[in-house]
Amino acid sequence: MAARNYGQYCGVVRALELVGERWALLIVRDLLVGPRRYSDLKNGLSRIPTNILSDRLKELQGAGVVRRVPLARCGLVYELTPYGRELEDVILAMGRWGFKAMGEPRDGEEITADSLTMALRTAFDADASRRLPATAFTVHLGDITLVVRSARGTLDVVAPGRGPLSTVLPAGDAENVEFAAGPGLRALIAGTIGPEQALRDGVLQVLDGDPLLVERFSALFHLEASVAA
Amino acid sequence: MAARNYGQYCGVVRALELVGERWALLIVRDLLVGPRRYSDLKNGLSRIPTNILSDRLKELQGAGVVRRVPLARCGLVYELTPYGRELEDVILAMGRWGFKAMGEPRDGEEITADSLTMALRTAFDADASRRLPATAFTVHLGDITLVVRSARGTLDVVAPGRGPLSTVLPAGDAENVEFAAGPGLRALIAGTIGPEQALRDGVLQVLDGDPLLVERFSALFHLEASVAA
DNA sequence: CCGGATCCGAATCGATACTG
DNA sequence: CAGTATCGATTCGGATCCGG
Repeated sequence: MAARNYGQYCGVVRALELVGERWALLIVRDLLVGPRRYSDLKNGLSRIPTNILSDRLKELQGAGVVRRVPLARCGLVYELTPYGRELEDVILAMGRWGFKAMGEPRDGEEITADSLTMALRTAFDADASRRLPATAFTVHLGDITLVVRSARGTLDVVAPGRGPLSTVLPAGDAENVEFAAGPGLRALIAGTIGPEQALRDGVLQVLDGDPLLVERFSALFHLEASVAA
Repeated sequence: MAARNYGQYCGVVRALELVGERWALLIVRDLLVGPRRYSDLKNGLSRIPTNILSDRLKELQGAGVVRRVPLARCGLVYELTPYGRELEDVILAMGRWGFKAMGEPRDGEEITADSLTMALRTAFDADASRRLPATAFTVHLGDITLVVRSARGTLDVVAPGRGPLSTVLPAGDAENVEFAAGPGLRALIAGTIGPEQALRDGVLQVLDGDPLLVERFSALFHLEASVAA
């Protein structure tokens, strides 16, 4: 438990001392989606060694970023403190910046439910959501499924099996569509390909609902992709 | 030159792979102020070992974040690429977040010209600047001096001895004030103390110009300080 | 002085095994 | 499920050295 110092009296330095060590911000990324148990975190970050996960959770608690909460019935979860939740701006900024350098998935790289959830939050266009009718998208990507709902400027993403089941049921007043995608979904969000081409190339397959709603998806979620290096 | 992988196809992960290693974001912080030579960086980050600085600069070049530019006369500087400059959002978000946890300076912690410059950029209120008359503040803090100019919503901070000398001369149409401060300047920016109390307590001493302009300083620069842990 | 490269001990990380 | 314990592999830090 080092808390390695940089020796400067500066906000950026203090931030790096608190959450700058390896894996720390990825734990925060996952906890921004919701409280998680130790094993959820371990699964969501498949390459993290268990001793490191354990160390980081302790350090983050010491930093006032994470809280350990015993569950009513059994077990316990980790959740962000209010101060920890304020890291959302940092995570979103990093996600937006890193998105531009993502390229194609490299060997062995996986996509997790929590990372995709945060990516969608980053890409969400609240103004577009206000202009468009409420819509629920059921997205399948590999073996993960997310229910993504946009309504009047708000976004809400749930992984079935998590959170109150009621929130998973499609709202009666929203239009629904269900589709399967692959990592090529990034190209759609980046605008490298349009919705009709995504359907044509099989980047995205509609399983249920109106295929035209894919266009709405691409209007709601977009991020710049160009790297002007 | 590791480029350690986290094994996920995610924007946050890619960002951490590119700029997540120790010292990397602090090099970026300093380069956001302007191009710097190797020895400037070494001085601005007094605790960085030279081999690490050297490694990071190579990695950041490989990542397309930093460029090595030979100087016309002699020597060379490192500067951010356009993509590297886009890290400003990340640095500002981290600075804002870390500011709240700064507390009092700890033993041996120093303040550098570049870190203070970025802190002022983070705290700058462009709206307030538009409402107020143009003003130039000459700030002394320890052995560093900055000339800080606010005019019509824009901020510009220069360390005398750096950059074109013309930009250091006070603009004729701006009101001028010169003051000396200590680390307690943070309390003024945080709003923990007001301008008149800062003067009374000696947190800040006016050397030249109208002491009332200190009030304008505190209107132009403020950051939240509370940590709701 | 500038711009590093090299060497070495100390600290951290990663992989695996194991435990209450 | 929620972690410890151990140990080899990496990385970091500090000091020194070197060519222009």
